[in-house]
Amino acid sequence: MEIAKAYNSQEAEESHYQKWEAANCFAPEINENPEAEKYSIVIPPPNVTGSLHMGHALQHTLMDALVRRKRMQGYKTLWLPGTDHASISVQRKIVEQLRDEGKTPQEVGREEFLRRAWDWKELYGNTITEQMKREGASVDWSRLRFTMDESLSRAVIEVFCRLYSEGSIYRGRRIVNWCPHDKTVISDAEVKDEKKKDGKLVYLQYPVKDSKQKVTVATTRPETMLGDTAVAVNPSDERYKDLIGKTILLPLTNREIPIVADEYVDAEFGTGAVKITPAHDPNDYELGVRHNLEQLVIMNDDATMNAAAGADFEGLDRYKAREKVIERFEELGLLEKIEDYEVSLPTCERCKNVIEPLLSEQWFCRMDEMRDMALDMMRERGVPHFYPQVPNEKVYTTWLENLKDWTISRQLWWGHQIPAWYDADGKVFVARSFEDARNTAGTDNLRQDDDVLDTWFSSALWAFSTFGWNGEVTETEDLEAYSPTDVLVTGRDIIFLWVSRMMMLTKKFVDKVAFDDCVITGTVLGKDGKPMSKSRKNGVDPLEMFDKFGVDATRIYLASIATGADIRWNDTLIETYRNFANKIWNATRFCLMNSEGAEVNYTYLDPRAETVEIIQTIGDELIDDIDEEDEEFLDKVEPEFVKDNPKENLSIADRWIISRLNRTALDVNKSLDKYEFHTAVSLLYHFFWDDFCDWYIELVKDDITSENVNTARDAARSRILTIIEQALRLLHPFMPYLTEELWQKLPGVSNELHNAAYKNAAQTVMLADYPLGDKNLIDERAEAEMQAVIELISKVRNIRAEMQIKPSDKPVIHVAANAESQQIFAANEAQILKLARAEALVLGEKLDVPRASAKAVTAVAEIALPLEGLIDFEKEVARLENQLNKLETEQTRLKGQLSNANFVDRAPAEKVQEIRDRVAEIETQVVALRQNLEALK
RNA sequence: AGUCAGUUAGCUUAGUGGUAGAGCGCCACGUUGACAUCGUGGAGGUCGGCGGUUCAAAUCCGCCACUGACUACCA
Repeated sequence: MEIAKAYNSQEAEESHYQKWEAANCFAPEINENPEAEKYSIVIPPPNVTGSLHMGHALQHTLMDALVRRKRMQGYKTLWLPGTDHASISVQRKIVEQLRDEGKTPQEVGREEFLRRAWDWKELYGNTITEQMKREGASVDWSRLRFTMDESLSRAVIEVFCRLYSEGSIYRGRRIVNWCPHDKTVISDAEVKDEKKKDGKLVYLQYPVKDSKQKVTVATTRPETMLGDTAVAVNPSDERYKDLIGKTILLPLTNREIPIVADEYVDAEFGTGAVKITPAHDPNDYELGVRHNLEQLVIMNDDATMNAAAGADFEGLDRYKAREKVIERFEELGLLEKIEDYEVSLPTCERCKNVIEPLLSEQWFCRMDEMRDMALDMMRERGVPHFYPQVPNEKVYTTWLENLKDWTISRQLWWGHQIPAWYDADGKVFVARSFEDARNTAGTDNLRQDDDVLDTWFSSALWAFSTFGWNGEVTETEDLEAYSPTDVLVTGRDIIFLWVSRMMMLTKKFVDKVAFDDCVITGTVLGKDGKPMSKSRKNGVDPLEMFDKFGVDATRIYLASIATGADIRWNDTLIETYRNFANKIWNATRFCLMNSEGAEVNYTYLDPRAETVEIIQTIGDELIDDIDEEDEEFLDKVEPEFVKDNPKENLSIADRWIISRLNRTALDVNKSLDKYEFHTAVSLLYHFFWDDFCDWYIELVKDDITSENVNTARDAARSRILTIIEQALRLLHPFMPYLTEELWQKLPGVSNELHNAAYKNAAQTVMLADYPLGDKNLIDERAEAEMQAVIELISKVRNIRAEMQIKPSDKPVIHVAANAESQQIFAANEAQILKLARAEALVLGEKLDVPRASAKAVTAVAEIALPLEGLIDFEKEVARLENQLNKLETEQTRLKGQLSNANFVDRAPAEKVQEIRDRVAEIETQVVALRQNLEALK
């Protein structure tokens, strides 16, 4: 078989995805087991305006790894894909498009605008979903959803109407975060504070009526004084006690406003007197309501001043108005001073413009009942269980505890239009359709509310609307089968916007938890340690990484950094995993080059398999997958070989690698169950590279490449192929393309290796049974014995390197050890000689070597290499002294511990014994090293 | 301002009470029929500082310093 010398990721990525999709491997229906447990995940729907960024790549990798493993384990697995309509982002795209044509939305009208939006969505809205195919995401495309699909839209209207009819949704005039650029309200969560150092605090003097007194107020937004309707002071502030109840002559206007007292005012701050602008500041609004103050709106929706600001200011932009107010106060001699002041300005997360608090009419949703439901679920059942729990659970509950009503209306056209109609008198009729509204109103003369709902309103229903719930239909097979979903994987930034709302609305409308677990990933930061962003130009494009390093390398790298903490992007690390992919490729290539007469066969990995009869009765899990009745399969198991393969015929290396394989499988599963992706990756990396490649392949190389055709050679070949086959399955959730590419090349693979739930499916590693690991196959003794061999070889290599022995020079290795250890070394003589590049191995109770020998000690043996003419005595002395020093330092510390009565009394007995054993071990080594040093002097 | 997180080898980082790990980089040697996207060996850490708890602290507690995130406020 000809196999390329290096792994070409592009080639492997080209065909497999299509094959999987064509074979319907992603849909849960491929599972033939009617009893199978379900496993489901809904994707956090990416915006239709978006394109794949590293955060998606990270989250998709984790979801895919989870889903692929569960699928391989025989779960009826669904990962549901979809996209979000992203009101404001799409709106902006269309506005730009119109602007390029010299038009405005108002000119073309709502209908044309929406037509363009849908066209845009059809054309560009699948960018991310297409990119997900490149990622290898095993989502069920037959269940692709969009938040504005007909059924999902109906669910939105239904939920709105039900909440309205129970009084949870209401209209109200409130201060909201107004974006003057996008001309819509935005939620608190979409407002980002931006610190500005060059802010100014302006001190304005307000004359008191019928008095020479003036009151000084400080403000960062002087233009809002045009909308002031009071000045407030703290009731206990002695400075202003006399002024409470008096009247201010508000400069630049002809208005007279009262001086009121309110606890809200902090006497320590500024002048202790505060100008109150109820229509343009949330706190002032609250205060205004308490004191029954007039709410004077002085700005238009584009943040220019309106008529109420006065003729001098009308039409001016807010910043121009600010300058002008300051100028006028100066002219009037009422400008006391201007101080530099660091302010943090609320800005629109999306367009970065400074938002303006504005009094306006909006729709709101009361959250108290749903909030309590969510808090109860957390308190009583601990759902959702956050990973990592700290600090996410607290962030979630604290936010819920302080939750305010949700402003759900947006002044946009693209989205779910609010199902409310007004008659000529402005009376509102909320209904599921125009017809319903007309019937209730008794008139055709109705106008639907212009606004649409916050995009997060529809995403809040995602965990059940995607399964077909739309109010009209409330019980569907999918809802029954896949809800609640098992886990949500998402970023920290949307715990408030999405996670919490999904929990609340799912509980309220289908009386279920939305998901049991919630994995919150860290943020992938740029190389500079800052979040990736276009403006910083520190972004890393996943697609470029796919091209450069391969999808699999990128995926396993992302999984390896998924610790829950924010992590910096690191090119050299992803290179490490590209190299890892190549290592897997070449290890498999080597085995395939020596695979004649061999094939993948489970029995080679079970030392208990002594006869065909035994195969039938043991390892139920193993055989179950293949079908016990399958005579053909049993015929394939060559009886002669099996008889040749009892436990005593397995080498230490074989028992060791089987033990390591099973231990790795057990630990990988354990880690993934806890969403510890990085641990799973690290286990797989070290098993494959260190244990399998560096040691096992080297140890059995001669057996496998032997020119002698015999059953022993074929057994060794089959065994190593089977180990690779198991490793490929274990790696598949992280590296789907590479593992499929290689797995298909292995002799002996077929859909008989599939999990029992996929017997009839076309053969693919993605349906192979995921190894769970068998703890009965963990062989502590083999691991300890192998450790002794590895240590011996390493010590010899160490001597060779430090003494600079040429690779062509082959010394004799003398080893002194007890009988048991000698036996182990004898059994591995050939491998030791090969890997240590030695001539011969001389075993004995005691060393008998010339003075010109280099020496070393291991836990169980003394080693000497006679190096007549090659040894540098000074170097050897230094080397031994170095070793001796290290051991003595440790010994001193441990002895100190043992001489501490408190330690011996209070520490667990086994710990004390452990240290005693270690001290004894060191003592032997120290004695040996000292003798060796003496001999050299 | 409050809350929380982080501070470990030159760099990026694992490690929630019992001898400090990894990858890259560095130094030396190497092409022994999978792999130079490789192999072998080596150097390099008082685990931010100071106290405390404990037989035992990178790990638990307190204080401090620095970094970051979030929440609130910012007249």
